[in-house]
Amino acid sequence: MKTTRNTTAKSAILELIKNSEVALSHAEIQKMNQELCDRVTIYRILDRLVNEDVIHKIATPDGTIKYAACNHNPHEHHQHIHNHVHFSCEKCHSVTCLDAVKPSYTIPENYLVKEVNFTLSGLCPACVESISK
Amino acid sequence: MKTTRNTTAKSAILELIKNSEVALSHAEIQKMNQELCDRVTIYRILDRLVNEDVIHKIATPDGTIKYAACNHNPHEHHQHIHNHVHFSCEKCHSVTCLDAVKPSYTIPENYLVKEVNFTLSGLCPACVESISK
DNA sequence: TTTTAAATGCAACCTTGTTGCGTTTTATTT
DNA sequence: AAATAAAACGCAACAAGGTTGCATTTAAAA
Repeated sequence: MKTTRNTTAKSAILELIKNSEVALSHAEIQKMNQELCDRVTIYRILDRLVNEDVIHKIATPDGTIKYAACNHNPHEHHQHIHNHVHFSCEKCHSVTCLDAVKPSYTIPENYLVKEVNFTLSGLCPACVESISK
Repeated sequence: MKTTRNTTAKSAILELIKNSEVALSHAEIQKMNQELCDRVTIYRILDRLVNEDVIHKIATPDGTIKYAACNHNPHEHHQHIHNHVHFSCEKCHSVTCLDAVKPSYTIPENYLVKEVNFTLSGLCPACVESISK
């Protein structure tokens, strides 16, 4: 089995993502990181963190890829379907994990469902505030 | 108000999308279209069709943008929330609208929800078939 | 038929993501 | 502590996806 190593850049990027309220894109991480490592290295680190299941990948409604720390419930450790609910703000483009919202749905026949991606979009609380003034 | 015109290229592209079982990406439309019009024109036509609310845009879990014809229910003509449920196959990369699946969820507080994007992914019926053999 | 603004083609450009390769670094083994 | 092997890195080059400006063409209203 391929081993994976902890490097300065990897730890720094993971901290950034963990400490962020919202999901971050490659471009955002790059800006927050300027001198730490190369653009290409960020791509490779993000891929590794996703494979290690430490962070997860989210596609926003406009196709931008963002990353957020996984919030695994220790009691459902071996659950097979990732059930991510996100909110994507169309004004400030922030993406937040909504752990409180639990969708229910009927599984379509003949399909094999492996992942569920549920994204609500509109205005986040901060943007609702700023508009109503 | 800005008027919009019906051109040969626009009609052809709309027909392609309407006649397709699955949602189509810009690249796919371009291939099916070869000589009809320029790459850039396809982008502009897709934007117009989306603005006119004739087709809708879907981001697959890997961030690819696809387009499908809108299937408006005439009885809920003025509904404000678009409720799109899609299935994205991780093997053949097809994206299908699942009109039969109706998710339910609780609206998160303080957020203004304008759109709902619910994408299931895994294997589509055809790919489930081909694998089990 | 004339007119005018929308739509198009083309060239140039930017952003985002990928690949190959030689060098550096981590962490295991001696 | 030194040697070692593979993982991680930087850099350059490339490819795909998407945008912009501008001169030309075309749809449709006057």
